[in-house]
Parts: sequence; structure tokens; C-alpha cells
Amino acid sequence: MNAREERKEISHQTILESAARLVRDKGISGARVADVMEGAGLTVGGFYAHFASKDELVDETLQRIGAELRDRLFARLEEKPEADRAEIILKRYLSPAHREAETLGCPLPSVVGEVGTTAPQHRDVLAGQVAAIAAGVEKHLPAERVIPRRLLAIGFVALMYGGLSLARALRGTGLSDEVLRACRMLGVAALGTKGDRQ
Amino acid sequence: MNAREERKEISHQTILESAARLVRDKGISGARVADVMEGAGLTVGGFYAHFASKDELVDETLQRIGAELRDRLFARLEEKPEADRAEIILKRYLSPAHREAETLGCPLPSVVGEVGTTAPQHRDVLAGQVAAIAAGVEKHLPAERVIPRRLLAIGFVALMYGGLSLARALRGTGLSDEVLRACRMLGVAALGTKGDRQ
DNA sequence: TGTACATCAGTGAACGCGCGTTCACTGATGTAC
DNA sequence: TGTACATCAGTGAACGCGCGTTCACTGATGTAC
Repeated sequence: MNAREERKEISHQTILESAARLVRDKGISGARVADVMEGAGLTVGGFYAHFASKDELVDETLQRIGAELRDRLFARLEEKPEADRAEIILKRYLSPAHREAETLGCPLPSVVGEVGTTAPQHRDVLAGQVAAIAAGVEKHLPAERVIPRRLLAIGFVALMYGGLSLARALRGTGLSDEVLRACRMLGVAALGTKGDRQ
Repeated sequence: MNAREERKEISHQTILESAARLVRDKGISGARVADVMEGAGLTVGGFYAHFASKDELVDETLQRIGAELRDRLFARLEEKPEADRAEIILKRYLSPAHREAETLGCPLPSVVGEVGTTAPQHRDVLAGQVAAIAAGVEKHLPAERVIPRRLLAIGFVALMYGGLSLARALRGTGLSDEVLRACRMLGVAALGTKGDRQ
């Protein structure tokens, strides 16, 4: 890789980071190519040296943010007692800090609703991301009780996504914090009957 | 009200119905004024005899769909045993039929993600709708157990919204049905410890 | 009741702006000899 | 090593299309006398 290729690779990463920020903040159609490039310290025209189309950028961006999110969501869980892990995931995802996070927040809330209207391939990328999060959650769930672990994990993803979505949409109104709290409690309640855990 | 005013009122309602269909299906920015008018059997230009702007139409539409949704979601619940009502709400909202419903489905999934990007007043309308659904759910919840009824109701709304959202976004992939099922089970599990109910 | 004028819901074309994409160009880096 | 040419990431303006909004116009209904 010569100097020119190295610099191009750096630009490529910078563009992806800028896109991640904008997609998370304003959704797919809200993340304009010109803004993405400006956020990367470049001008519009250069974009097509890196991506064939905006749709290609979006796919790459979604996959990248998803992987980063999972890293943070499941980080250092092995250090924790098995029985606490699911609750820790809930707390991490459904926290005010995560609601506010512009640079590192979950992209699903701003993207899911658009998927019916935008490029069809985005739907598959999204399905992959949801499945990956659910698989990660499932690994950290306690032994099966009433609900099959796989379904419990999927339910958790929907609950977390729904809670964060509403909390972000209602930011500023009093409801926002209540939504996060309510979802954390509901998740814990679904996890097991009282008395099972300490 | 003379004949002219009557016909105008009919047009107004037809436009709102057309807008409801499009907003539910394609979200706020996906519901184009020209399409809304075409769906109502009219042409674009006439729109501004009825609404000052697209944003005004969107606000009216959201309120109207919300009211209709609540009517259906809570319909005839008094006939049912108190202990079953919450589960019935879950089943109604998290059903494949509701996922498919174009004319009568919940508008939140296609709208919530856009609220940060579109007109600020939409956020308040949305907050009102979420609060109204939560209040409706709360009325039909069984007596308080671990979680305060208000928070349980809000959590239910987030779970239902999240589940339907993902199920719609993943329509066509195998995950879609699983998401609905998982959320119904999770909701029931959170409702009470086993043994409480029959 | 009939007639002349006013009103106004609805039409269809045009306007203006935003945004994805294209394109001729530049200048720094890489390659051939 | 030096020189001449090729490559190509990035620039900035322009293009084209979609969409909200405007506007001159029409024809049916309403109003005044």
C-alpha cells in the first residue's frame, strides 16, 4: 500500500465515521452526501471515488455502527456474575447516556422506520443487524425458564429498541426518562419471577 | 352549512383518510402532498384550500389515526374478564394482521424515527399520542404488583411499538413473525409471576 | 322568480429549492526509462 | 538519479429530478336585488 492508497484509506474511514454520526442523528435520508463529506473535511465531488452510490455508503455504515454497538453492549460481561448479565445489557442500552450519545448510539431508532421507503437492500442489512444483536443477547441470558431463550432475546431487542426509540423521539418531554425506566423494569420483570434472583 | 361547505368538508375528510394511509405506509416525508391529493381523487393545487401547509396536514393526520387506533385497541374490553384485558391488548397490537394493516395500522413505526428531522411541533403531537395510548393501557392493567401501573403501561407501549416496528421493517424475513411472538410472550411474562393467573 | 354579480373549491402548470450524481479540471504522487 | 508521462484523490460547478408551494384560471354554487 503506497502513500496515496494509505491516504485514500484514511479518507474512506473518516467518511464512514462522519456518515455514522449523521445516520444515527438524522436517519438515512437525513444524512446528505454533501454533509457527510463536509463532516469528513472533504467536498462532495470526491465522494464517488469511495462509494458507488449513497446506498452503498449507507449499507457499509449500518454494518459498521452495528458492530461497534455490539462491542460496547456486550463488553466485559464475562467478568460479571451470569445472573446479572441480562440486566446489565438492559441498563446499558436503556440509559439516558445512550439516549444522548450522538457518536456512539444505536442507529436503529433513526433507521428502522425508513427501511420500507429506501433501497430494498437496506432491509436485509438491518435484518442481519437485528439478528446479530439478538444472538449476542441470547448468549448472556440465564438458563431457560418459561420463554425459550431465543424468543426472550428477540423480545429484549424489541423492548430495548422500542424504549430507546420513544425516549429519543420524546427527548425534552417528561415522558422520555419514564420510558427508559419503564422498559428497564419491564425487562427485569420478564427475566424471571421474583425470588428467583437473590 | 350549505352544499358547497358540505362538499368541502367531505373532501377534507377524504384528504385526511388518504394522508392517513400514506403516512402509515411511508412515513411523513414519504407521504407526498401530490400523492395524498391523488389518493383523495383530487389534484395538488387544491390542497391549500384545506391546509395551510403539509405540516398542518401531518399534525391533523397523526391525531386522527391515533384516536382511531385507540378505539380499536381498547374496543369491547369491558366485556372481558379484568385479568385478561392486558393480554388481549398485546395480542391485538402484536398480531400479524396489525402488522399488515395498511388502512388501520398504528402510525408510530413509520413516524417516530422521523420526528427529530421534521417540524418540531410533530414531536409534541407524538408525545400526546404516546401518553394517550399509555393512559388507555393503564386503565386495563390488573392491580399493581411489583411495577407501578403507570410505568408498566409505558413499558407495554414501548414493547408493543418496538415489536411492531421491527416486525414491519423485517417483513418478508423469517424474523418478522418471531418478533411479534417474542414480544407477546415477554409482555405476558412481565405482567405477573406465574401462578398469579389461573 | 329571475337576473347579474360575487365567491370559492378545485385545476394544472410553473416556480424554486434541495439533493444525488456527473464532469472537466488540478496537483500531488507513482512509474517507466 | 533525473526527467517525462500516467494516474487518480479530491475540487467545485453544473445538471436533473422530486417535491412543496404558488398562481392565474374555471365553473359551479351562493347572494343581492
